[in-house]
Amino acid sequence: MDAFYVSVELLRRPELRGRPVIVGNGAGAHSRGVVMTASYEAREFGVHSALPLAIAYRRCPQAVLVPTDMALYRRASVAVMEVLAGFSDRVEQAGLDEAYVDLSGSLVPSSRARELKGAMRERTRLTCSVGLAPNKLLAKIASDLEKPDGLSVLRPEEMLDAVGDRPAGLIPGVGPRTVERLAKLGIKTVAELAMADDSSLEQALGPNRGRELRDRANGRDARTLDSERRRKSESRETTFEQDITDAARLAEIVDGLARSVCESLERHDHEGRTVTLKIRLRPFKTHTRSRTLSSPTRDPEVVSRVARELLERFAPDAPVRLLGVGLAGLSGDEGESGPARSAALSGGAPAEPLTLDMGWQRG
DNA sequence: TCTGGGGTCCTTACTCCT
DNA sequence: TCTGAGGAGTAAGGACCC
Repeated sequence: MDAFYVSVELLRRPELRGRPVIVGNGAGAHSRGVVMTASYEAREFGVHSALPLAIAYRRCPQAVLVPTDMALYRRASVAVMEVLAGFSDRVEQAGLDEAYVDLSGSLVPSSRARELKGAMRERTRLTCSVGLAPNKLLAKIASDLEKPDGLSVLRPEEMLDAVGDRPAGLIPGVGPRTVERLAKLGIKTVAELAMADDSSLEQALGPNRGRELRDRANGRDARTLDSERRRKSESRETTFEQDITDAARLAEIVDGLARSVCESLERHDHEGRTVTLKIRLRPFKTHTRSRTLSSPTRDPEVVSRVARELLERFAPDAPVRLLGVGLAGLSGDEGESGPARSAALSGGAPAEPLTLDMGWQRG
């Protein structure tokens, strides 16, 4: 979906259309929040997702900041996924606003893709960008080639012509760290990665990763579409406006996070076996501590007790910036699948019923 | 320039067991 | 009884994605 959170907000605040709009949580130039999504108008000022709000303010002081409303975006996401489900039995959701759709059953997939874009616009009043290709990797790259509201077809043999001279970081899975390591080998572009030799890649990235990324740079991707994905963990975390040192206060916060996770597990009929405590210390060093229980649970008292013990054992030696509590090794709810579980996948409350005229507009 | 929240997957190290 | 190999499970951190 194109600038998803912003586009959803614009449906209920059309007066903001055409203006630089930022969705994010925070207030003032000293906020600790980041940009969740920026409108295309705001992107022209160098404002993009994950940019600290303090910097976004400086780059684009005239931008309108809209507070995040995840419940609304989850409902919109359900509507989006329902549209996709009408086009294929095999849909793999990849986040709130992204999915892979298997159109291999269509006689003319490009026509089908155009129909899909039309249906999306008609039923959700939102636009999407579609990449059409024989594998997930190429489809993803293609979908980013023309944005917003684009439709791109990418064949494996066209890959290097299309993006060979672009930075290697364009390949999904090549993040900032990998870009750095590749640069030390003199590899900066997709084409250079595609032609890199085994030994240097192996040295820089390890035996498996190097070869995998070179395959990707050549458009090769053997991953299959998985329409039965199940959630494997669930967590809650919070960054404090000001760092906290008071142990009693931290323990209270752990209780609240544990309760929130367990309430959600209860709603989705899940239980987890491994309790994880996440701690971020000043200035920005993150640690995790975990314990696996003998049997799964969603009892907030049990989760809270274990998380508190992990916190005591860790004994932070610097002010705490963030605390998180999670459960992994989820079990239960085995029959759940399809669009109805999209809210669960995206970590939210159960979806409210929707109407085709987008009743989710006004919460 | 200052870095959210919610996830997944991978690697490495260690322990336990066969 | 001791030793080593190898697999499974656990723990912690890192990288990446939306």
